[in-house]
This record gives sequence, structure tokens and C-alpha cells, in this order.
Amino acid sequence: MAARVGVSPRTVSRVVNDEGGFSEATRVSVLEAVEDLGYQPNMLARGLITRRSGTVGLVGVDMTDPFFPAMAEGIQNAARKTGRTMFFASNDGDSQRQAEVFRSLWSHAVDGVIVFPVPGTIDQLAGYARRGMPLVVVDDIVEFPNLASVSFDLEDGAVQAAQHLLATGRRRIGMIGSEITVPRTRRRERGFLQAFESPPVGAELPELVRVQPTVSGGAAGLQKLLGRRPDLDGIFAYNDLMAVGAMRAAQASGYRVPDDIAIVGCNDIEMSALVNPGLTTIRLDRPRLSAEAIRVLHELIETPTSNPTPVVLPVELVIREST
Amino acid sequence: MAARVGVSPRTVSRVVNDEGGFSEATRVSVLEAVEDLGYQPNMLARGLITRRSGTVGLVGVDMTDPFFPAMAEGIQNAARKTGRTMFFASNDGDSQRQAEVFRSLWSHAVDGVIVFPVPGTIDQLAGYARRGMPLVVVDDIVEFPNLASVSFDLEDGAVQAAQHLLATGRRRIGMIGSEITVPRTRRRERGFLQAFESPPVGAELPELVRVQPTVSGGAAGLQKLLGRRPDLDGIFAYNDLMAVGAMRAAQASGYRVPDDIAIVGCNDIEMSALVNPGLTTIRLDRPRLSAEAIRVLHELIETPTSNPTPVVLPVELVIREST
DNA sequence: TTGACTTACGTCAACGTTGACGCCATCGTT
DNA sequence: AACGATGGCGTCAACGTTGACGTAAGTCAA
Repeated sequence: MAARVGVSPRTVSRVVNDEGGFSEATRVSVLEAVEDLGYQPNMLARGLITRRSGTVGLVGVDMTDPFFPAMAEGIQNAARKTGRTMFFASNDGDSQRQAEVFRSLWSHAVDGVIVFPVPGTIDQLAGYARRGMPLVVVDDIVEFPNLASVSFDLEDGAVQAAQHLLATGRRRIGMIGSEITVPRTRRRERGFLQAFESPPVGAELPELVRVQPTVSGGAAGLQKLLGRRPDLDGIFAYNDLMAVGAMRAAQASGYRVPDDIAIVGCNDIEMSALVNPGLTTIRLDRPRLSAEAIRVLHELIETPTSNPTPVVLPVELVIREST
Repeated sequence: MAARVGVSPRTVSRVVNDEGGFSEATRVSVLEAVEDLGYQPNMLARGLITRRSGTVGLVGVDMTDPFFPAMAEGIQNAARKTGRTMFFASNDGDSQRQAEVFRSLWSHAVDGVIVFPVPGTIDQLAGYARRGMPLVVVDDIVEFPNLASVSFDLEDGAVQAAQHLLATGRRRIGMIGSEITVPRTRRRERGFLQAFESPPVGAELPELVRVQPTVSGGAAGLQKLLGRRPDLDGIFAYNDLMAVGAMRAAQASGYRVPDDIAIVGCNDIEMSALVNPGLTTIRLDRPRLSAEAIRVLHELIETPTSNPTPVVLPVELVIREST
């Protein structure tokens, strides 16, 4: 490549990175050769010396949950603007898997990682942050050097959900939680219960079950709740997949939605507008989350010493036909 | 790292890669140090010399189409077994975007790429294959050196869909195709029309429209078809998102599904079992596709000169309530 | 005319790893 | 005792790029 133009590799590098220190004539002939040969700088070699590999990682829980691809799309586009490419991996809610994934990302010298952490693995993550990997933790609020956090105000979302159910006359309400959480991350449960601290007349304290955060888990959760109290008239589910599962299970048991039982989900995935009846749910502004996560990560990459304050994004209740 | 144990970097490398040529005592003390320091070999340096970066690319059309994350999951798991990490990118059906993505992947010296190509970009891809990038093209049948192809037999799937509609008494059938295709890739349309070469009594030649392959595109497609022939009694859609859109549009126009009009989709995404009524569709064995794609890619990486024969996987019609 | 400054390069080393090769000690064989 | 084979390392160079520094030619002011 350098030989072809008759200059040194150093000069090619200068032109390609537009560092200055070359004549117009050189610039033109180098860029011509770049075009001709389809030359692309080798990021491995560049990364080896600059300690910037031009990659970012996105670690979700489960790729098949529509939530993550939507984020990946946003993050990919933002990363592209800073010239980076995205590793996309899932931890399957398993700390071993997450450890494997991080070992691999570390090996590949990623410039930074956005992660939906397996509950209870903050120490594992903080270790990488301490070793110099800029890290953005989503959906959790933590404070560490070199580690930022971005999350939705789901506690408030759960309050809104509960208040909506109560305001529309529901009085015997159940919540289907996720069993893969640890106490610190149960903000949805906390907010939900908080709304019952000064309940309207006739409202009873909510029932709570915890199941797998999947469609079938949601169905199982509803069965459990109905087993305890067949006269339930409102449900708040940890996420929309579970809410849809619960809706199907309720209909299969002969309950009408929303007439007999109202259902509120969380996340507002695409499916939620398409099921019948449309699911009332808590909308998370995912493009905004992607944007914030990437923005914060980018800041962290540029100035690794800064100790950023957690970002908490507001949420909005979307009312459809299921309530 | 090497200094810490008192051996040369070369010996550390030998132990880490289990090349042999070291004593048991050395092995133990090196591995201890590896554990202590959390040492991970730098893939950038390794890749620079071995010309294997330990990465594979997956290039889908649109990450928010549930089809791709499902594939990504399978490919990630298979890649993990060969010690590789996955770049996940989308081309958004745009050849410029795809070119950008491939430049980036090439820069990062990926060991191979599995791609759902933008229609009409086979030359672009073949260029990379020729330059030494092992490539597996999904959903298209092409033959090039260093380039394998894996696809579903959607032509046969479309035949099955048409025959099913005809067998259940439908006679005035429309197809909602995708407008982002080129003639060579219109296998679904070809199969569908082929089924009408010797039609049963009373069956008419199908109507065809082409729209965006999205939910709203499907809805628009149905409106167009009904505009031409309000008495349609059967629909075959290019994919399930479009089929769901068509179903919603039909219901909104007062048609009952399946009583007035039957709908068949293609892909069997998760949503299809959850909509009401459940969508009859063509099931693609995606885990199998992932497995074949990765298997073929792996072969290609190991023996880049082989000129593989295209793999075509069978499909199956799943009958639900929409027909 | 001189010296300081600028422009446009080139040279060298280094990033962390591995391929090729070399060297020394030990061992077995003749 | 001499010799080749083997085991267990180290040494050196290279991968492609960039940081630090050097240098020759040109420019400008005193």
C-alpha cells in the first residue's frame, strides 16, 4: 500500500487519519491508492497501539426478548457515528455466562460495554470497571468509578400502574413479579406496594407471585394468583411478555379481559399493541435509553476518571383496551 | 505477566494455548499467575499475527424483526463453542449501509460473516469472499468460491401455503409480496404462482401486490388487494409481520378471519401463535438454520478453498385458526 | 547571510502475541 | 565415551499501525 504510492506507511497513516503534515499532492495520490486497493486500516494493529479497538459491547439478558434488539438497533446507530462496531451478546440471566462474555469482551479490548446486568453481579462488573473498562449499567442504579448507570423510573411506573388500576375501580389486585431479581432491583414491586400505602376504600393489599419472566411464566403466574384468589380483578405484570401470557391464561380460564380482570404490563413491546385486547402498559422511551446509554458511555470512554451521576428516565402509562 | 512467573512470554503463550513444550511445574505456576492476575490473552495481538481475530459477523436486515435475534442467539452459542465472539449488525435493506458494515467488519478482520444480503448485492459480497473473507449467505442461493449459501425451501413453502388455501375451499386468493426483492429472490411468489398451474375447479389466478415487509405494510397491502377485489377469501403474506398487519386491517374493515378470509403468513415468529386468531404460517426451523450456517461457515474458515454446495432446508406448514 | 521557524516527510520503536529457530541439559544407545 | 534424540525453555522477528523524534528543504525576518 505504502510502496504503491512511494511513501512511507507513516505518511499513509497521516493521510488516512487526516492528521495533517502532508502535501495536497500526496493526499490525493494516497487516497487514490486507498480507493483502488480497497484499503481499510487494520483495527487490530491500530487497537494494539492506541488501546482503542473501535468496538463496544452490548450485553443483554436474552436476545429473543424484543426489548434488546430494539436497544441494539439504537446503540448500533449511535456507535456507528463514533466509528465503532458493536458486539452483541446475552448473559441469559446467568452469572457464569456473563463472566464468560466479559472475559471475551475484555480479550477483544472493547472500548466500553453497555450491560443489562445479571442481578447480583455488580461486583463482577465493578471489577472490570476498575481494571479500566468503561461500563454503563442499564436498569440498575449503582455508583462506582468508571461505571455509569442509566435506568427507567420503573418505581414510578409501577405507582402509575397501581393508581390506574385503583382509579378504574379495581380492588383485588395481583402482581406477577420476576423470580430472577434480587431485593435491591425490585423497584417495580416496591413502587407497586407503595401505591397501596394509602389505598382507596375497599382496596385490599395486593397478592404477589414471582415466576420466570416469559410468556409461559406469566401464564403460570396468573394460575397461581387465581388459585389463591379466584376473584382477582386486576393484574400488574413485571413485563409485557408475562402480561400477554397472563392474558392468554385468563381468557383460557373463562375470564374476560378487561371486563372480569384488568391487566397492565410493562415495557410496551411491539406485540402489546397487536394482541387482542391491546395491552395497557408502561412505555419506556427506548430510543432515549439507547441514546443516554451511548452518550454516557462515550463520555466515560473519553474521560475515564469522571464519576458520573446515575441517569433516571421518566416513564409513561399507555392505556389500551386491557384495562 | 511473564516476569511475575520468571519465564518468557513465549512460554506463557505455550501454556495458555496448551502447545506442549513445558514442564508440569511451569504449567502450574503459569496458570496460577493467570488466575491471580485475571490475565486474558490480547486477541488483537494474537489476531494480528495469526490472522484470526476470534470474531464472526452476523449481518441481518433489521434487528427489530424478531427473526434475527433468534438467529443471533443460535449463532452466538455456536460461535462461543469455537471460542469466537459475535458482531451483530443490520443492513436495513440498504446496500450503502451493508457496504459500511462490511468495511467495518473487514477492518476488524472477522474470521467469517453470516449475512442476510440486501437483494442485488451479491457482487459486493462476492468481492469480500474473493479477498479472503469466508462468507455464508442466508436466504439466497449462490455459488462462488469461499462463499456458501444456506436457505429455506420457501418456494416449496409457498406451494404448501397455496395448496392448503385451495384445499380448504378458498378460490379468490391474493398474495402480499415484499417490494424489497429482486426477481431472482422472489421464490415465494414463484412457488405460490406455480401452485396455480393446474388449479382446482373455480379457482382464479391470484392477485399480487408488493409492499414494505412490515406490519403497516401488510395492512396497506390488504387494503390494496381488497380495493381490487373485495370478495377475496384467502391471503398469503410474504412474512408474519405483514400477515398480522393484513389480519388487523381485514378485521378493521369488518371481515372475519378465518370465516370471510383466510390468512397464511411465513416465518412462524413468536407473535404468530399469540395473535387472535392464531396465524397459520410456514414454520422455518431457525435453530437448524443457525446450526447449518455456523457449521458451513466453520468449514469455510478451516478450509477456505472448498467450494461448498448450497444447503436448502425443508419447511413445514403450521395450521392455526386463521385458515 | 544567517539563524529561527515551518512543512513534509522518513525512521525507529513499541503494542502483545506467535512462528521459526536455536541452545543447553538430560537421556538412551552404541 | 561419543553421539543423536528429546524435552524445556529462550531469542528474534514479524503482524500493521501509531507516538516520538529526526531531518532536509524551503520560508522569512533581522
